[in-house]
Amino acid sequence: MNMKEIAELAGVSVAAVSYALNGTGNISEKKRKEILEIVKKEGYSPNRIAKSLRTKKSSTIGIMVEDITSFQTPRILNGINEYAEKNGYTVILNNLGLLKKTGKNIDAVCEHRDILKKGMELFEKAQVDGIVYASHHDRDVSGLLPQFHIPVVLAYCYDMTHQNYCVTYDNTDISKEIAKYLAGHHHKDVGIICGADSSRPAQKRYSGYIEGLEECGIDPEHVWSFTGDWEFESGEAAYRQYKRLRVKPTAVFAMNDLMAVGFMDAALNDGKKIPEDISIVGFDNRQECRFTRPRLTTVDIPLEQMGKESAKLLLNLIKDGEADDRKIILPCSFVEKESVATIESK
Amino acid sequence: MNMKEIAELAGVSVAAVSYALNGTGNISEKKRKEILEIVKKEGYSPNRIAKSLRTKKSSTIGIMVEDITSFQTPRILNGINEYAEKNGYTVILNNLGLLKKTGKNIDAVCEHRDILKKGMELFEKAQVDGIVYASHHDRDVSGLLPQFHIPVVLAYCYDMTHQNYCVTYDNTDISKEIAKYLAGHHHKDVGIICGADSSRPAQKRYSGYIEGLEECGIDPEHVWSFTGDWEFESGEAAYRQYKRLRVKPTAVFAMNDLMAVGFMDAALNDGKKIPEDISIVGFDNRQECRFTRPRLTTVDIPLEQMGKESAKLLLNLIKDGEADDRKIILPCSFVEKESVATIESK
DNA sequence: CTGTTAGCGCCTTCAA
DNA sequence: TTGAAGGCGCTAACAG
Repeated sequence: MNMKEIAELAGVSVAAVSYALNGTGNISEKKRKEILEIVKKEGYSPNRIAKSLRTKKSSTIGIMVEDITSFQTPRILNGINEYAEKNGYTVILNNLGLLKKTGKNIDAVCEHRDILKKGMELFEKAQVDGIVYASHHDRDVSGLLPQFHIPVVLAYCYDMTHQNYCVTYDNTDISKEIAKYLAGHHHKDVGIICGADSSRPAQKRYSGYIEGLEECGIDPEHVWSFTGDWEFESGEAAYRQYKRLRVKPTAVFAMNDLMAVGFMDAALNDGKKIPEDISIVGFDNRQECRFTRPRLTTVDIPLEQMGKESAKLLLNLIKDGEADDRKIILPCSFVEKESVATIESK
Repeated sequence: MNMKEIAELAGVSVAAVSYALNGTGNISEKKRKEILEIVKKEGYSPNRIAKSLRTKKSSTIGIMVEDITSFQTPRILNGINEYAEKNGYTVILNNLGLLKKTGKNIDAVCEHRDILKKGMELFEKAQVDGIVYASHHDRDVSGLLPQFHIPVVLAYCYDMTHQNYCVTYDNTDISKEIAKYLAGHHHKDVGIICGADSSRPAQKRYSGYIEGLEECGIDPEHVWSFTGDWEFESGEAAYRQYKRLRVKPTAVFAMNDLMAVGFMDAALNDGKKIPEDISIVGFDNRQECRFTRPRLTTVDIPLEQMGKESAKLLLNLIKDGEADDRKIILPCSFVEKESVATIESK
């Protein structure tokens, strides 16, 4: 079934059908209704490919994910997909598979760039109208993406040069909230297990945490910092450092769940009780950490939301060529479980 | 840049360029090389949309996933995507989001069918050449999919009516292997926590397990069955049943990780030690269960493989209209961790 | 307000 | 072995 046949059935020209379908051109209300009636009856829908060829718009967006098996990706995808579909866009998926290809070495920029270029070429061939780039590690990706003639939105990462639009989440406020939560449970000596030094989110989580503690009257002298690199093992290592301390914090905020669990695991192996002996808070709300004992109190990143907002931003960009905000920042939410105890009177 | 321009640059007709590019028609080797040279130099690649319009082939496949946030989906997607891309196909993603929409009630067939129909229509409009349907729950989906004029391959589910091609995994052999593993660790009294009764995989895991035990000389009288429904809570419930037994199994095979962890959790809460007091084996190798204490011995389902094989099957189907096997069954692998102890002499 | 028509970029038949 | 030309289904400029 094509437009010509519909036109014949309706006794009008193909142009009329096109007008009716797209709401363009001039056409009498009566005819429009008649045509749409027939369209509906026949279950006709225009050939998207022909339309694309003609209009140079594919109504398709590409989602490039750094690694689909990474914990954030599915939820981000979910958000993007839902919004895009609701708005008549088809979603093409491209998985760079970075975890396997370059391992944890997220700074192998050159290698990344080659892989990425290939993916971009695929999108180019598919003639997508826009691209969402979803990272598996919140970091600066400027210099990674080639300059591109179609709109790109970054999700779960950012671009120091501010050349790209991006959608990310707030590290500072939630870290403050954690500090206040711990203080509210009467912890006076607290620790923090940091992510990689160079990481912006790590820096923000640090400063937010400290700020929150100060607001609660906890002196920076009563804050112990442990170095870490986001990995499980560095959580274990932090526990070994912790153990050597003479004055020990009663609660530790690990900048991500993996380190939190590493710390917990080491503590439990050492015969400590959590949260009685030491309280711990994570960050990420990873599925992987769902069944720890005790259940880990942590932070949920608004991943679906980020997906949705990036799709929204991208669609606006496609339509208008520009958007108000270059950067959208969404709030995280605190997930209270069982790994923090209240300190009784001293 | 289009074919006409390339033709002009090469001093030939557009037809010649098309022949050269596609290896069709008759053209002298010399000309072919010359043309390809120019194509390469100019970085030209044919317009896929125009090509699709003309050939009625979109070189695109649709992947419909029941829920992208389900634990199996990303790995399956990964496998499909990789294979499809390698073979010049673009992948369109459609997420039904069943977990949210219909919850755990996987038998709300009618509702599913409506959601599914919408997704199929999207694929139809996008004119995909074929579809992979990836379930989030291994079950019979016959009656769910509408009859379709384009090839469909089912992944991680099956079709009792054998009308559809499907790619799945082997439950029986691996369950036998588990039985033998437990017997090899000198367990003489063992248990099994079952999945939903109506489930085929549950039945197979059961029979495989029993068969394996028998082969090791363990009498069915020494096998305790606990009912379950795949959920965490039914694992806990199984522990309560277990506790009431006078003669107790020393090892339990839970048909999935969730129930295994539920059982473990209840046992640990009850002051039992795992694996010293009771050994446990799960099934699924879910990320969610990665950090239990002790680490859970379980079964890994070949998800990437299933993705890859379903894509492969689909592409063959697209090319030839049919394939040798209606059903591909892949082996699972045993993942040994820490939740099974060896029984010392009696 | 309505209809005719020229392409979008490509493939493929057919004639040379 | 080569090239001219028609047409896939649609949109939009233009003529009526």
